[in-house]
Amino acid sequence: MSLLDASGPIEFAPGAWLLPNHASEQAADILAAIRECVRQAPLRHFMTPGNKPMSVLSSNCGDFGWVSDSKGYRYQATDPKSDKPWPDIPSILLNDATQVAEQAGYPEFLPNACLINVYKPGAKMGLHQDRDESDLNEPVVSYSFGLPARFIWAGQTRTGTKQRLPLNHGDVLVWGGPSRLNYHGIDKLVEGTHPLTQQTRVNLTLRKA
DNA sequence: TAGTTACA
DNA sequence: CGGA
Repeated sequence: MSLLDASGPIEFAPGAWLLPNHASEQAADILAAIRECVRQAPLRHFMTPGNKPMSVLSSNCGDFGWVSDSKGYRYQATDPKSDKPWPDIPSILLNDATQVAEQAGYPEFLPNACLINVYKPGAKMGLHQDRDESDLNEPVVSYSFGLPARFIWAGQTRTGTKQRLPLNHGDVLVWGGPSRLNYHGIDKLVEGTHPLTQQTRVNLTLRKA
């Protein structure tokens, strides 16, 4: 982190933290490792249970991957496209996520699932809960790389007051505890170009499945 | 409802 | 809301 990016962690809701620019130094290495994951398990548009395509492109690494199709949301150990195991979570990412979780008050976080979501301009993510994990005491750690986005943070229902947080390259979010089931999403991605990712936002979300 | 659209 |  350079002296110009000195803002520290921000607790924007109970147990929910934004770590601005936390991962910018490791970004190139993490993205290189994720590029290799995506070579082995290609990006695809998941279908929602209502059989509508998501606008983001997705893949996974880890012992389990989050998938969605007409049968619903779930974690599974193999890529439905290939029936092969997902690639390993890159160790640089796994180690950092554990450290980040500890900083936010969630010690001994050992994620076994990393969802890779790639946003092109126009892609978005509607308000949803992360609730397909078996142990909701474990937090969610989410990395943003490349193009900026606006994160929408709601309460335990979709309605009501929402916060909007800017997410820039290298920012990391952690939420758990009382905030673990809060609805959240991403506004439609605005056009732009980033030196490391071109016209792309890369989001990596680590969880214990 | 991790989806889209209509309309005030 | 409504298609699957």
